[in-house]
Amino acid sequence: MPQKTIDRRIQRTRQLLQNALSELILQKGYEKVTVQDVIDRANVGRSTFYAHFESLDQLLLSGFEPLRAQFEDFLSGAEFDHESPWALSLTMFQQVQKQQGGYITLTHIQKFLYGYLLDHLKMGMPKRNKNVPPELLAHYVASSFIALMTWWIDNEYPLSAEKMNEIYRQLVEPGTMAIMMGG
Amino acid sequence: MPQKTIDRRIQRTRQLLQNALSELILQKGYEKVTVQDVIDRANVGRSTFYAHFESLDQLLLSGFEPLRAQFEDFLSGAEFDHESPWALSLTMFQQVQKQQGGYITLTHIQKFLYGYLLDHLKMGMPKRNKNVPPELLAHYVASSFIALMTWWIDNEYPLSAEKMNEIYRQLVEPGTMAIMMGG
DNA sequence: TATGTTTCTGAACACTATGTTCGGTTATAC
DNA sequence: GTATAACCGAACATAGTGTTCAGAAACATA
Repeated sequence: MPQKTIDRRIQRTRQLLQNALSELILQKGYEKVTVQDVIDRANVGRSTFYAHFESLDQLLLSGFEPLRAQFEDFLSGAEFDHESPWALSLTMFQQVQKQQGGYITLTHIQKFLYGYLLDHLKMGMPKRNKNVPPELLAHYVASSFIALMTWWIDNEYPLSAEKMNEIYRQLVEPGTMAIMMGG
Repeated sequence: MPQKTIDRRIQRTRQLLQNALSELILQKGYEKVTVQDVIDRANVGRSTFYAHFESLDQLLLSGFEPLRAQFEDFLSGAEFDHESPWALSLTMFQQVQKQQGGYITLTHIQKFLYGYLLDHLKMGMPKRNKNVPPELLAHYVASSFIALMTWWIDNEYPLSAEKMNEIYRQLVEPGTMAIMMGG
Protein backbone atom coordinates (compact mmCIF):
# COMPACT_ATOMS: atom_id res chain seq x y z
CA MET A 1 0.00 0.00 0.00
CA PRO A 2 1.81 3.06 -1.26
CA GLN A 3 1.94 6.29 0.70
CA LYS A 4 -0.33 9.11 -0.31
CA THR A 5 2.44 11.68 0.05
CA ILE A 6 6.10 11.11 0.72
CA ASP A 7 7.65 13.03 3.55
CA ARG A 8 9.31 16.08 2.12
CA ARG A 9 12.47 15.43 4.11
CA ILE A 10 12.87 12.07 2.43
CA GLN A 11 12.54 13.54 -1.03
CA ARG A 12 14.93 16.28 -0.13
CA THR A 13 17.55 13.97 1.29
CA ARG A 14 17.45 11.58 -1.63
CA GLN A 15 17.60 14.38 -4.12
CA LEU A 16 20.58 15.92 -2.39
CA LEU A 17 22.40 12.62 -2.36
CA GLN A 18 21.67 11.87 -5.98
CA ASN A 19 22.76 15.30 -7.10
CA ALA A 20 25.93 15.09 -5.06
CA LEU A 21 26.74 11.73 -6.58
CA SER A 22 26.12 12.97 -10.10
CA GLU A 23 28.41 15.92 -9.65
CA LEU A 24 31.12 13.84 -8.05
CA ILE A 25 30.97 11.27 -10.82
CA LEU A 26 31.49 13.99 -13.37
CA GLN A 27 34.39 15.33 -11.39
CA LYS A 28 36.32 12.18 -10.66
CA GLY A 29 34.54 9.14 -11.98
CA TYR A 30 32.36 6.72 -10.12
CA GLU A 31 35.15 4.44 -8.99
CA LYS A 32 36.79 7.17 -6.97
CA VAL A 33 33.68 8.48 -5.28
CA THR A 34 33.24 7.52 -1.63
CA VAL A 35 30.25 7.67 0.67
CA GLN A 36 32.15 10.28 2.62
CA ASP A 37 32.44 12.48 -0.46
CA VAL A 38 28.76 12.23 -1.14
CA ILE A 39 27.51 13.08 2.32
CA ASP A 40 30.00 15.91 2.63
CA ARG A 41 28.86 17.49 -0.58
CA ALA A 42 25.20 16.79 0.03
CA ASN A 43 25.61 18.04 3.58
CA VAL A 44 23.73 15.08 4.94
CA GLY A 45 24.43 13.07 8.07
CA ARG A 46 26.29 9.83 7.77
CA SER A 47 23.58 7.79 9.42
CA THR A 48 21.02 9.44 7.19
CA PHE A 49 22.77 8.11 4.14
CA TYR A 50 22.60 4.58 5.43
CA ALA A 51 18.99 5.03 6.42
CA HIS A 52 18.17 5.47 2.75
CA PHE A 53 20.68 3.42 0.81
CA GLU A 54 22.78 0.52 1.84
CA SER A 55 25.64 1.38 -0.48
CA LEU A 56 26.86 3.77 -3.13
CA ASP A 57 25.81 1.28 -5.78
CA GLN A 58 22.25 1.47 -4.58
CA LEU A 59 22.29 5.22 -4.67
CA LEU A 60 23.59 5.07 -8.22
CA LEU A 61 20.92 2.61 -9.23
CA SER A 62 18.19 4.71 -7.67
CA GLY A 63 19.08 7.56 -10.01
CA PHE A 64 18.91 5.22 -12.94
CA GLU A 65 15.48 3.98 -11.98
CA PRO A 66 13.35 6.34 -14.12
CA LEU A 67 15.33 5.58 -17.25
CA ARG A 68 15.24 1.88 -16.55
CA ALA A 69 11.51 1.89 -15.92
CA GLN A 70 10.98 3.75 -19.13
CA PHE A 71 12.85 1.15 -21.10
CA GLU A 72 11.02 -1.61 -19.34
CA ASP A 73 7.68 -0.10 -20.26
CA PHE A 74 8.83 0.34 -23.77
CA LEU A 75 10.09 -3.18 -24.10
CA SER A 76 7.00 -4.78 -22.65
CA GLY A 77 4.70 -2.68 -24.80
CA ALA A 78 2.70 -4.62 -27.33
CA GLU A 79 3.55 -2.37 -30.23
CA PHE A 80 6.87 -4.00 -30.96
CA ASP A 81 6.04 -7.64 -30.51
CA HIS A 82 6.05 -8.17 -34.22
CA GLU A 83 8.93 -5.91 -34.99
CA SER A 84 12.51 -6.94 -35.02
CA PRO A 85 14.68 -6.11 -32.02
CA TRP A 86 16.26 -3.40 -34.15
CA ALA A 87 13.30 -1.17 -33.57
CA LEU A 88 14.66 -0.50 -30.13
CA SER A 89 17.92 1.11 -30.89
CA LEU A 90 16.83 4.48 -32.17
CA THR A 91 14.65 5.11 -29.15
CA MET A 92 17.49 4.14 -26.90
CA PHE A 93 19.89 6.51 -28.55
CA GLN A 94 17.36 9.27 -28.28
CA GLN A 95 16.50 8.56 -24.68
CA VAL A 96 20.05 8.36 -23.50
CA GLN A 97 20.92 11.63 -25.18
CA LYS A 98 17.87 13.35 -23.79
CA GLN A 99 18.49 12.19 -20.25
CA GLN A 100 22.23 12.69 -20.51
CA GLY A 101 22.41 9.40 -18.70
CA GLY A 102 26.13 9.10 -18.96
CA TYR A 103 27.80 5.81 -19.48
CA ILE A 104 27.65 4.89 -15.83
CA THR A 105 24.26 3.44 -16.43
CA LEU A 106 25.20 1.63 -19.60
CA THR A 107 26.15 -1.50 -17.73
CA HIS A 108 22.60 -1.81 -16.52
CA ILE A 109 21.15 -1.08 -19.91
CA GLN A 110 23.37 -3.76 -21.34
CA LYS A 111 22.16 -6.44 -18.95
CA PHE A 112 18.63 -5.47 -19.59
CA LEU A 113 19.06 -5.44 -23.34
CA TYR A 114 20.83 -8.76 -23.28
CA GLY A 115 17.94 -10.44 -21.53
CA TYR A 116 15.47 -8.95 -23.93
CA LEU A 117 17.43 -9.93 -26.99
CA LEU A 118 17.99 -13.44 -25.78
CA ASP A 119 14.28 -14.00 -25.39
CA HIS A 120 13.53 -12.67 -28.82
CA LEU A 121 16.35 -14.51 -30.49
CA LYS A 122 15.32 -17.81 -29.01
CA MET A 123 11.86 -17.32 -30.37
CA GLY A 124 12.83 -16.04 -33.78
CA MET A 125 15.74 -18.30 -34.52
CA PRO A 126 15.34 -21.57 -36.37
CA LYS A 127 16.45 -24.65 -34.49
CA ARG A 128 19.31 -25.27 -36.83
CA ASN A 129 22.51 -23.50 -36.18
CA LYS A 130 23.61 -25.07 -32.98
CA ASN A 131 26.90 -23.66 -34.10
CA VAL A 132 26.29 -20.17 -32.81
CA PRO A 133 24.70 -20.11 -29.36
CA PRO A 134 21.93 -17.51 -29.05
CA GLU A 135 23.59 -16.32 -25.86
CA LEU A 136 26.63 -15.34 -27.85
CA LEU A 137 24.54 -13.58 -30.45
CA ALA A 138 22.61 -11.63 -27.84
CA HIS A 139 25.81 -10.74 -26.08
CA TYR A 140 27.31 -9.46 -29.29
CA VAL A 141 24.34 -7.38 -30.32
CA ALA A 142 24.01 -5.83 -26.88
CA SER A 143 27.74 -5.22 -26.53
CA SER A 144 28.00 -3.58 -29.92
CA PHE A 145 25.18 -1.29 -29.06
CA ILE A 146 26.84 -0.30 -25.82
CA ALA A 147 30.11 0.19 -27.65
CA LEU A 148 28.59 2.69 -30.06
CA MET A 149 26.77 4.38 -27.24
CA THR A 150 29.98 4.69 -25.26
CA TRP A 151 31.84 6.24 -28.14
CA TRP A 152 28.97 8.61 -28.75
CA ILE A 153 28.87 9.80 -25.16
CA ASP A 154 32.64 10.00 -24.81
CA ASN A 155 32.76 12.25 -27.83
CA GLU A 156 29.87 14.34 -26.59
CA TYR A 157 27.26 13.39 -29.14
CA PRO A 158 29.04 14.43 -32.34
CA LEU A 159 26.39 12.77 -34.53
CA SER A 160 22.63 12.75 -34.29
CA ALA A 161 20.83 9.90 -32.64
CA GLU A 162 19.33 9.04 -36.00
CA LYS A 163 22.72 8.86 -37.66
CA MET A 164 24.13 6.74 -34.87
CA ASN A 165 21.25 4.37 -35.16
CA GLU A 166 21.71 4.11 -38.90
CA ILE A 167 25.39 3.27 -38.49
CA TYR A 168 24.62 0.79 -35.79
CA ARG A 169 22.21 -1.09 -37.98
CA GLN A 170 24.52 -0.98 -40.95
CA LEU A 171 27.29 -2.46 -38.93
CA VAL A 172 25.48 -5.09 -36.94
CA GLU A 173 22.47 -6.18 -38.90
CA PRO A 174 24.07 -7.87 -41.94
CA GLY A 175 26.29 -10.25 -40.00
CA THR A 176 23.63 -11.03 -37.45
CA MET A 177 20.96 -11.73 -40.00
CA ALA A 178 23.26 -13.94 -42.01
CA ILE A 179 23.98 -16.07 -38.98
CA MET A 180 20.38 -16.21 -37.86
CA MET A 181 19.20 -17.37 -41.25
CA GLY A 182 21.61 -20.25 -40.90
CA GLY A 183 25.26 -19.46 -41.47
CA MET B 1 72.48 -0.59 -18.35
CA PRO B 2 70.58 -3.76 -17.49
CA GLN B 3 71.73 -6.16 -14.81
CA LYS B 4 73.57 -9.28 -15.83
CA THR B 5 71.65 -11.42 -13.38
CA ILE B 6 68.68 -10.50 -11.27
CA ASP B 7 68.85 -11.34 -7.60
CA ARG B 8 67.10 -14.62 -7.06
CA ARG B 9 65.16 -13.21 -4.12
CA ILE B 10 63.64 -10.59 -6.35
CA GLN B 11 62.50 -13.10 -8.91
CA ARG B 12 61.12 -15.30 -6.20
CA THR B 13 59.19 -12.53 -4.51
CA ARG B 14 57.65 -11.25 -7.72
CA GLN B 15 56.70 -14.72 -8.82
CA LEU B 16 55.07 -15.46 -5.50
CA LEU B 17 53.08 -12.26 -5.63
CA GLN B 18 51.95 -12.81 -9.19
CA ASN B 19 50.90 -16.36 -8.50
CA ALA B 20 49.04 -15.35 -5.39
CA LEU B 21 47.19 -12.66 -7.30
CA SER B 22 46.24 -15.04 -10.09
CA GLU B 23 44.83 -17.57 -7.69
CA LEU B 24 42.92 -14.97 -5.75
CA ILE B 25 41.44 -13.48 -8.90
CA LEU B 26 40.13 -16.89 -9.88
CA GLN B 27 38.67 -17.35 -6.42
CA LYS B 28 36.92 -14.06 -5.92
CA GLY B 29 37.49 -11.73 -8.81
CA TYR B 30 39.97 -8.92 -9.09
CA GLU B 31 37.75 -6.26 -7.55
CA LYS B 32 37.61 -8.06 -4.25
CA VAL B 33 41.28 -8.88 -3.93
CA THR B 34 43.24 -6.76 -1.46
CA VAL B 35 46.93 -6.25 -0.94
CA GLN B 36 46.50 -7.98 2.37
CA ASP B 37 45.10 -11.07 0.67
CA VAL B 38 47.98 -11.20 -1.74
CA ILE B 39 50.79 -10.89 0.78
CA ASP B 40 49.11 -13.35 3.11
CA ARG B 41 48.83 -15.97 0.42
CA ALA B 42 52.24 -15.26 -1.05
CA ASN B 43 53.67 -15.23 2.46
CA VAL B 44 55.57 -12.05 1.77
CA GLY B 45 56.13 -9.09 4.05
CA ARG B 46 53.95 -6.06 3.67
CA SER B 47 56.82 -3.69 3.10
CA THR B 48 58.28 -6.10 0.58
CA PHE B 49 55.18 -5.82 -1.52
CA TYR B 50 55.48 -2.08 -1.68
CA ALA B 51 59.17 -2.32 -2.43
CA HIS B 52 58.25 -4.03 -5.69
CA PHE B 53 54.89 -2.63 -6.75
CA GLU B 54 53.18 0.52 -5.82
CA SER B 55 49.71 -0.92 -6.11
CA LEU B 56 47.70 -4.01 -6.94
CA ASP B 57 47.08 -2.61 -10.40
CA GLN B 58 50.78 -2.54 -11.06
CA LEU B 59 51.17 -6.10 -9.93
CA LEU B 60 48.37 -7.08 -12.24
CA LEU B 61 49.93 -5.25 -15.15
CA SER B 62 53.30 -6.85 -14.54
CA GLY B 63 51.77 -10.26 -15.10
CA PHE B 64 50.24 -9.07 -18.32
CA GLU B 65 53.55 -7.80 -19.66
CA PRO B 66 54.65 -10.92 -21.60
CA LEU B 67 51.32 -11.21 -23.39
CA ARG B 68 51.31 -7.55 -24.22
CA ALA B 69 54.85 -7.65 -25.53
CA GLN B 70 53.96 -10.64 -27.64
CA PHE B 71 51.09 -8.83 -29.27
CA GLU B 72 53.19 -5.81 -29.84
CA ASP B 73 55.82 -7.85 -31.60
CA PHE B 74 53.18 -9.55 -33.62
CA LEU B 75 51.47 -6.37 -34.66
CA SER B 76 54.65 -4.61 -35.65
CA GLY B 77 55.86 -7.57 -37.68
CA ALA B 78 56.03 -6.96 -41.40
CA GLU B 79 54.26 -10.15 -42.37
CA PHE B 80 50.79 -8.69 -42.03
CA ASP B 81 51.26 -5.30 -43.56
CA HIS B 82 49.40 -6.29 -46.67
CA GLU B 83 46.79 -8.37 -44.96
CA SER B 84 43.54 -7.05 -43.66
CA PRO B 85 43.23 -6.37 -39.95
CA TRP B 86 41.14 -9.50 -39.73
CA ALA B 87 44.22 -11.62 -39.87
CA LEU B 88 44.81 -10.74 -36.27
CA SER B 89 41.81 -12.16 -34.62
CA LEU B 90 42.50 -15.85 -34.82
CA THR B 91 45.94 -15.47 -33.34
CA MET B 92 44.53 -13.40 -30.57
CA PHE B 93 41.89 -15.94 -29.71
CA GLN B 94 44.53 -18.62 -29.68
CA GLN B 95 46.97 -16.66 -27.59
CA VAL B 96 44.47 -15.62 -24.99
CA GLN B 97 43.27 -19.17 -24.59
CA LYS B 98 46.76 -20.53 -24.34
CA GLN B 99 47.85 -18.02 -21.76
CA GLN B 100 44.57 -18.17 -19.88
CA GLY B 101 44.95 -14.43 -19.69
CA GLY B 102 41.55 -13.85 -18.20
CA TYR B 103 39.49 -10.85 -19.09
CA ILE B 104 41.29 -8.59 -16.69
CA THR B 105 43.79 -7.92 -19.38
CA LEU B 106 41.24 -7.40 -22.08
CA THR B 107 41.00 -3.70 -21.39
CA HIS B 108 44.62 -3.33 -22.35
CA ILE B 109 44.27 -5.48 -25.42
CA GLN B 110 41.34 -3.37 -26.47
CA LYS B 111 43.25 -0.10 -26.29
CA PHE B 112 46.08 -1.61 -28.17
CA LEU B 113 43.87 -3.10 -30.83
CA TYR B 114 41.99 0.14 -31.23
CA GLY B 115 45.16 2.05 -32.01
CA TYR B 116 46.24 -0.56 -34.48
CA LEU B 117 42.91 -0.66 -36.25
CA LEU B 118 42.64 3.08 -36.43
CA ASP B 119 45.97 3.32 -38.23
CA HIS B 120 45.04 0.65 -40.71
CA LEU B 121 41.57 1.98 -41.32
CA LYS B 122 42.82 5.45 -42.02
CA MET B 123 45.16 4.02 -44.62
CA GLY B 124 42.74 1.62 -46.22
CA MET B 125 39.63 3.74 -46.26
CA PRO B 126 38.69 5.95 -49.16
CA LYS B 127 38.30 9.61 -48.40
CA ARG B 128 34.61 9.52 -49.02
CA ASN B 129 32.41 8.59 -46.19
CA LYS B 130 32.91 11.40 -43.82
CA ASN B 131 29.68 10.07 -42.45
CA VAL B 132 31.27 7.35 -40.39
CA PRO B 133 34.35 8.49 -38.50
CA PRO B 134 37.17 5.93 -38.62
CA GLU B 135 37.48 6.31 -34.86
CA LEU B 136 33.98 4.97 -34.48
CA LEU B 137 34.68 2.10 -36.82
CA ALA B 138 37.86 1.14 -35.01
CA HIS B 139 36.10 1.39 -31.69
CA TYR B 140 33.34 -0.87 -32.90
CA VAL B 141 35.61 -3.52 -34.36
CA ALA B 142 37.79 -3.60 -31.26
CA SER B 143 34.84 -3.60 -28.88
CA SER B 144 33.10 -6.41 -30.72
CA PHE B 145 36.21 -8.47 -30.56
CA ILE B 146 36.51 -7.89 -26.84
CA ALA B 147 32.85 -8.71 -26.43
CA LEU B 148 33.23 -12.10 -28.05
CA MET B 149 36.39 -12.74 -26.12
CA THR B 150 34.66 -11.87 -22.87
CA TRP B 151 31.80 -14.22 -23.55
CA TRP B 152 34.22 -16.94 -24.51
CA ILE B 153 36.24 -16.61 -21.33
CA ASP B 154 33.20 -16.25 -19.09
CA ASN B 155 31.84 -19.48 -20.47
CA GLU B 156 35.18 -21.21 -20.12
CA TYR B 157 36.05 -21.65 -23.77
CA PRO B 158 33.02 -23.67 -24.95
CA LEU B 159 34.03 -23.32 -28.60
CA SER B 160 37.37 -23.62 -30.30
CA ALA B 161 39.44 -20.55 -31.06
CA GLU B 162 38.94 -21.28 -34.74
CA LYS B 163 35.18 -21.41 -34.41
CA MET B 164 35.13 -18.21 -32.39
CA ASN B 165 37.18 -16.48 -34.99
CA GLU B 166 34.88 -17.67 -37.73
CA ILE B 167 31.83 -16.35 -35.92
CA TYR B 168 33.56 -13.09 -35.21
CA ARG B 169 34.31 -12.51 -38.83
CA GLN B 170 30.84 -13.55 -39.94
CA LEU B 171 29.32 -11.07 -37.56
CA VAL B 172 31.57 -8.09 -37.98
CA GLU B 173 33.04 -8.22 -41.44
CA PRO B 174 29.97 -7.70 -43.63
CA GLY B 175 28.76 -4.52 -41.98
CA THR B 176 32.22 -3.10 -41.65
CA MET B 177 33.18 -3.78 -45.23
CA ALA B 178 29.94 -2.30 -46.52
CA ILE B 179 30.60 0.92 -44.67
CA MET B 180 34.23 1.08 -45.69
CA MET B 181 33.39 0.66 -49.33
CA GLY B 182 31.19 3.69 -49.01
CA GLY B 183 27.90 3.12 -47.22
C1' DT C 1 -1.55 25.65 16.46
C1' DA C 2 -0.91 21.75 19.19
C1' DT C 3 0.60 16.98 19.00
C1' DG C 4 2.40 12.63 18.01
C1' DT C 5 5.26 10.61 14.57
C1' DT C 6 8.98 10.37 11.43
C1' DT C 7 13.23 11.81 9.93
C1' DC C 8 17.62 13.82 10.51
C1' DT C 9 21.77 14.54 13.16
C1' DG C 10 26.44 13.72 14.63
C1' DA C 11 29.45 11.74 17.65
C1' DA C 12 31.32 7.47 19.06
C1' DC C 13 32.67 2.94 17.95
C1' DA C 14 34.53 -1.33 15.78
C1' DC C 15 36.36 -2.77 11.75
C1' DT C 16 39.19 -3.24 7.47
C1' DA C 17 42.45 -1.69 4.28
C1' DT C 18 46.17 1.32 2.61
C1' DG C 19 50.81 2.92 2.42
C1' DT C 20 55.20 4.32 5.08
C1' DT C 21 59.03 3.82 8.19
C1' DC C 22 62.83 1.63 10.32
C1' DG C 23 65.84 -1.42 13.03
C1' DG C 24 66.92 -6.10 12.76
C1' DT C 25 67.50 -10.52 10.07
C1' DT C 26 68.68 -13.38 6.20
C1' DA C 27 69.94 -14.62 1.51
C1' DT C 28 72.70 -13.62 -2.29
C1' DA C 29 76.55 -12.45 -5.36
C1' DC C 30 81.20 -12.21 -5.94
C1' DG D 1 84.04 -14.81 3.88
C1' DT D 2 82.11 -10.53 3.53
C1' DA D 3 79.73 -6.60 1.86
C1' DT D 4 75.49 -5.72 0.07
C1' DA D 5 70.95 -6.04 -1.18
C1' DA D 6 66.54 -7.88 -0.10
C1' DC D 7 63.34 -9.22 3.18
C1' DC D 8 60.77 -8.99 7.49
C1' DG D 9 57.21 -7.32 10.53
C1' DA D 10 55.61 -4.43 13.88
C1' DA D 11 54.12 0.10 14.59
C1' DC D 12 52.07 4.08 12.86
C1' DA D 13 49.22 7.49 10.44
C1' DT D 14 45.48 7.88 7.44
C1' DA D 15 41.09 7.00 5.41
C1' DG D 16 36.99 4.67 4.48
C1' DT D 17 32.92 1.60 5.92
C1' DG D 18 28.83 0.60 8.33
C1' DT D 19 26.26 0.66 13.03
C1' DT D 20 24.21 2.61 17.08
C1' DC D 21 21.70 5.80 19.82
C1' DA D 22 19.91 9.75 22.17
C1' DG D 23 18.41 14.23 21.19
C1' DA D 24 16.85 17.87 17.92
C1' DA D 25 14.14 19.24 14.08
C1' DA D 26 10.68 18.88 10.54
C1' DC D 27 6.57 17.08 9.21
C1' DA D 28 1.46 15.67 8.52
C1' DT D 29 -2.67 15.98 10.40
C1' DA D 30 -6.58 17.28 12.73
